[in-house]
Amino acid sequence: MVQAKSDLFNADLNERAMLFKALAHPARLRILQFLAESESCITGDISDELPLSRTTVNQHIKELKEIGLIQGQIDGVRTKYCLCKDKVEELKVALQEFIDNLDINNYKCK
Amino acid sequence: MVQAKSDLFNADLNERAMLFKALAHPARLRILQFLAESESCITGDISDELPLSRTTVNQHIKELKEIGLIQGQIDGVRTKYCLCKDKVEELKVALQEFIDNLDINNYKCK
DNA sequence: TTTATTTGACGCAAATATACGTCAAATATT
DNA sequence: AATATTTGACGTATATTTGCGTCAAATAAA
Repeated sequence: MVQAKSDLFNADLNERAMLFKALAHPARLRILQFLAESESCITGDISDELPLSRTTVNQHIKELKEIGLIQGQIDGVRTKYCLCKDKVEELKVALQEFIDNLDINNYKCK
Repeated sequence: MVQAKSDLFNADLNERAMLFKALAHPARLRILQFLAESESCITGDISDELPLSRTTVNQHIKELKEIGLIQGQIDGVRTKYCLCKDKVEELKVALQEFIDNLDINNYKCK
């Protein structure tokens, strides 16, 4: 990258793009789905659920954790993960805003 | 990639991830925004709007076109772009579904 | 204490994404 | 006809993502 990436676009746009990027892989979507459904949310259980190595799954978990969508709680040698309520709410608002912005009748080409 | 990517996850998950990926760059979000607001939607006008070279913008436009969110209409030497109504509606439904799936009270960690 | 589990950090290779210059084709303008 | 504009295809360089094996640390089990 030649230029400072973060300066090229406004902050809102950058942040929204990052949110979408966090959701842009089926493994990460599956992890979120699993956490939304599951009773237990141990790292190992999540790995077992996905057709990827534990290491790779761990990396996806890390990404979701870094963006704040999930959180981990150490429980002995294990780590329990779950959806982070606040961030999920934030995500919902962002998605709704995005949808609303596209809600126009400006389809000039058709 | 060692394995066949498309077989690892179910089709819905893959397709949704692809949609999110299309939205995972500020330039592409800006293009959608611009098309939603703009009267004119000529390729050149879009490039002028973004802090990237025309070539790069063109590439982002191509991605959005390939996933079906926008469509182009040749008008002499120019090309007019606009949001593709049907796909935008589809996107809205997908986002809403995604939101609904996360709408749980299963926050075990907190 | 010794051995087994579970986890995350680290490093590496391959695949993709991003950014951009150049070029040729098509159309407009002169 | 000659020149200018607009566009997309192509090639290329760099950055990032993805996937995974190995390893050490922490805890649990024997």
